[in-house]
Formats: sequence, structure tokens, C-alpha cells
Amino acid sequence: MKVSSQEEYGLRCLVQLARLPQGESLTLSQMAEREGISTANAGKLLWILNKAGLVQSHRGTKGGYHLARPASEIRLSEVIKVLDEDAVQEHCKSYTGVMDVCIHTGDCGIRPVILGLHEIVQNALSEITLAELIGTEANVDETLHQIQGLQQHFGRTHKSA
Amino acid sequence: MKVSSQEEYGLRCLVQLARLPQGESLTLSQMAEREGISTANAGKLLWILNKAGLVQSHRGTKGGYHLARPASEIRLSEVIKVLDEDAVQEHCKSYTGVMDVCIHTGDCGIRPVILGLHEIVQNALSEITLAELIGTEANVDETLHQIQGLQQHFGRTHKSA
DNA sequence: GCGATACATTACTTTTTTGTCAAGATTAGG
DNA sequence: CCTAATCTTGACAAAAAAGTAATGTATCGC
Repeated sequence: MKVSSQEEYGLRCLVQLARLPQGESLTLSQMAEREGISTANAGKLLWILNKAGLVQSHRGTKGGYHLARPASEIRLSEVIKVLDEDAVQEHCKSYTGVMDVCIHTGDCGIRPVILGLHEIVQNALSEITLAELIGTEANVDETLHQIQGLQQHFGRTHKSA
Repeated sequence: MKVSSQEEYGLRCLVQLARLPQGESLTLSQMAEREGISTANAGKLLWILNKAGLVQSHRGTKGGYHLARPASEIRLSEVIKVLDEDAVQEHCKSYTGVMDVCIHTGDCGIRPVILGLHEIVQNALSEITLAELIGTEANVDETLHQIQGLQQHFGRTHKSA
């Protein structure tokens, strides 16, 4: 249960684009250098984001990338989904409908936990937009902590009840 | 951001052990067969769980594994932590104190998000014990959905406020 | 004690994920 | 139209994760 390299660096590049003044753009090499990855690697990530409609590119001498939408309309949940959809087919086929290759019975009890975790993460991520991420970092931090606080509170009352 | 193979199968084996009547145990081959993995692979996972003090083994003809503690005292957060600690060093050294190998500045804005996500996942997992997982699967499902509900509610009020 | 059973541990192989390279395609500017 | 800058794309290489094999060690039952 960890954030993959592709997810992290893809997100980092998006953050750079989100910080640009309206109308400007960045090249692959600019983004790559700032993040400490190779241009080729950045190219791959940005291409994924491009395919997914999160960024737009234009080629040629004055080319580069810019966000396809305002940063306030890009949720981290979408970013993460897109970035690991690309490299990853679901780790257990029984979750994707191909039942015949999976030995586990439907009521093994673990499946709802794994699916539930995914939802929890997606919910948390859907509460944060790129704009929040770059605008007020303290705010994001606060948001995350408040969500955590609610969870803990819920857990306690749930148990004691 | 996904559950690794090791995490899933390690947890599955624990669930099997948690379902045993007090005093009984299971061998590697029994667990392996039920989960559709090789005995060797199960051996590796159980060894990790053993090192971590979650299960106990005994060798010989009547050997096998059993939980080291009551299932009600084993939280999924601990299980997951142990299972990916083994194979994984943190994916970005800047998060672990080795700052000099990481190009990213401290205020890049992404770090708190990644760390926060980990906490959210850990918090959710710490609310579920092995006992809950095997006893009342519906209950776990409900717990997860209630946590999600709180998050969504929080998100909405937070935004509209 | 002896042999069978089963865990322990290390080394190795395969697969998956990451990252790199290189040749092609598109655009701006002269 | 030509060149330089830049994205595009597929093939390839390196690293990490997952899984396998094999050898060793402990325990039980006879």
C-alpha cells in the first residue's frame, strides 16, 4: 500500500504546470530537471497525463505542456487513478470480473476490505484539488488531519458503543 | 496506491489461522493450497509474520502455525505494515531523513499529501481487527462505509463553508 | 535413535515495473 | 523551404518485486 514512483512524479509534474501563470507552458526537460528525473521519463509520464486529458501539449520550437483544465478542477483522485491505471492491471482478477482464474471464494472476507481501502483513499484524494495543493499547502495538511481526526473519533465511539 | 501481492496473501493466511479453534494449527501446505499459492511462497510470508511476532510456529510432524495473540488483538494496520516493511524501503529517501539524495525541497507540497495518505490508510486499517474480519464480514463492510461516509460529509461541508 | 514431517533460510529465476534510447513527426522562425 | 526545438512512440535495458528451489534444522512417533 504505497504511492508508486509513477504516481509521485506524475503528480509532481502536474504541480509544476499548475503553478504556471495562465497561458504559459513548460517543456519536458524543464520539468524533468526540476524533479531530478530524465527527460525521457518525464516524457512518458506526461504522455500518460496527455492521453487522459489532464494536460495538453503542443509541439515545435515553442512547444510544451500546460493543464487542460483549471487546477481547481483537477482532483488528486483522478490524477492517481490515471497514473496507475496505465501500468497496472488489477492485482487479483477476481475483483475485475474474471472469476475463473481466481481460487478465492466470494465471501473470503478480504475482498471488501481491499475494495473499501481503495474507496477510502479515493475519497480522501477526491477532496484535494491541484489548486489546493499549490495554493495553500498548510490547508491541505489541515484537511488531511481533520479527515484523520474524524476517522479516529468514529473508530472510538464505534467501539465503545 | 495498491495492495501488494505479499500484503494480500499474508493477510489471507492470517485469516485462515484466525478461523481455527483455539489450540489448533495449520501447516504451510494447507494454507498454500487453500489460497492457491505455492508452499514455498506461503513459507516466505509466514516467516515474515513469524519474525514480526504475529504468528508462532512449531516444527516437526505435528508442526504448523497459529496466531501469537488473540485475533481480536491483531489490527490490520499492523499486518500491512509488517508485510510491506519487509520488501520495501521508502520510495523517496527524503521522507526517511536522508535528505542529501533527494532533489525535492521540503515545501514541494506533495510530501504532506503522501504522508497524510499513509496515515489515513493506517487509521482505517487500525479500526479493523482480524476477529472482526472473520466474525462478521458485514460489520467490516459497514465500518468501512461509515468511515467513507464521514469523509464525504466532511469534504462537502468543508468546501461549502 | 531413526525416519518422516514440517518449519527456516538462503540463493536463484521469473515477472513486473521503471527508466532509457533512438528514430519519427510536428511546429515556429528565419 | 530549412533548421532547430520539441513532443511522440515503440523498442530496449535495468531494477525491483514476486515467486521457486534447495538445503538445513527441529520435533514427533515409533
